[in-house]
Amino acid sequence: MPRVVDHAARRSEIVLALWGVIHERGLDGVSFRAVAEAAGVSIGRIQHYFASKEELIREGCTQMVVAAQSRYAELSRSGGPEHQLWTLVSGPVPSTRPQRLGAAVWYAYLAKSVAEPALREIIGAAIEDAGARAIRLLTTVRSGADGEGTDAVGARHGAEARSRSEHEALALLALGDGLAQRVVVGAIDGPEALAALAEEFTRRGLTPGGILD
Amino acid sequence: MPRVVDHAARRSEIVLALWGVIHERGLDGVSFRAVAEAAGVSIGRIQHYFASKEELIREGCTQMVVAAQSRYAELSRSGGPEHQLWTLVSGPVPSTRPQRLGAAVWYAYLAKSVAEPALREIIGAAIEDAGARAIRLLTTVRSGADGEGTDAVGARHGAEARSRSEHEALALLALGDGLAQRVVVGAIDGPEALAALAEEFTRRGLTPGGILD
DNA sequence: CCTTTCGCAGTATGTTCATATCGCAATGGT
DNA sequence: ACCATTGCGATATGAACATACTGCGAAAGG
Repeated sequence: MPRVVDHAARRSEIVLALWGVIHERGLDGVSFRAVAEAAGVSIGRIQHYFASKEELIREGCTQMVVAAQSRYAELSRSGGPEHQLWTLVSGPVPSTRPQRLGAAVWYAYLAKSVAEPALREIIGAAIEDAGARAIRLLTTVRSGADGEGTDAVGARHGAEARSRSEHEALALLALGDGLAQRVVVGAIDGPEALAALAEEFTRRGLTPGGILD
Repeated sequence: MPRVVDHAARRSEIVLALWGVIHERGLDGVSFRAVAEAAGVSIGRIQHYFASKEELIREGCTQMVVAAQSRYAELSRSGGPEHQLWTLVSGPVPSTRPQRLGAAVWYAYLAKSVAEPALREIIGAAIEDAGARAIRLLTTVRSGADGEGTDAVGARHGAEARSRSEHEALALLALGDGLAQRVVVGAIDGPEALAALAEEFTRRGLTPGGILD
């Protein structure tokens, strides 16, 4: 058998170059030529690994979701539900340069997803996943904080609490996204956004995590 | 002099068609051909009114900002600062179909602004303007609510209050943006977003406005 | 050493696009 | 009635692009 290369690694290299192109030229502005140049390889190689431009862009989107989820998994590994919630909500807020790049690329995908069902599906699933996770974490935190019983009254109370948790989770996630957006646009910087988020956590009786790099 | 037409009106017609194209095909996908088709006019006409594709897209962005600001001005005309604040913060959240279109287009511009300084300037100014307005309104509301004096202690207290108002305004605006984003992506619908926003207003001791169409 | 098979660079092809240009039509002043 | 000026449809031009295709070099087993 002939020459063996790590297929997945090569694809990741190319996707990385793709993100660079998206960041500095927008999702339009992506072409095989541009990506090949950014990656420092030939156009032929890009074509060899991705059958079409669409597939390349789609793969870039799923890898972005995967990267975000692994990052969350790693950062939230050690820590209680409160810390995990902070990690989840503050995740979108970029505080380093590569994170800013990632966030900007993410917004490009988000905007495109309106017109592109394939992207909408990927992104919609990711958002739904984060939402469900946040609700679960918040419910745990809230029920753990109260000394709630498990009798009938407590159960009714629990249903109410679940609904409140849903609203609260939505508000927290939306706040994180909104702040992230402002960082990407340059209206505020990362630390400011994280400070605002931390303040909001505190105001809700939650413990914000530290500012991670 | 020859044939007289309303220049501005023609430009607006074309920009409207541009928005339609952006909405259903993304900012890439915009071409003179596509816009001409959407507007039901010839390519030549588009060229006659816009020297380049870039200029067309840029004009589309400024008109979007102008439209949002006029809408705010009109909706907030009758009402105190609290009502104006609600109008400002809930403005980005789309609750009708044309508003959803507008919001989607706005996100396309937002994403592109990362790579396009011309757009970044327009959008940055709009965001800054909204931010300043929100801070002003919130400061007014907060100082009006307390029965604060104007002595030295009151003044120091006022500086603190200003800083708190800044943080609070940021949080409210970011929340509005984050909720709007989720509506655009389809994770929640307009009423849900407005309800979440209203709940947040209430939680902060502010009066949310009604759900406007 | 030789052959087979994959990795991938380079080039060809047809399409789409932005933009420049031409020319006709409409119009209002003279 | 005529003409200068503007609106704008239509077409030409050349660049950029996605994609298909060709072929060579490099390995890995026989």
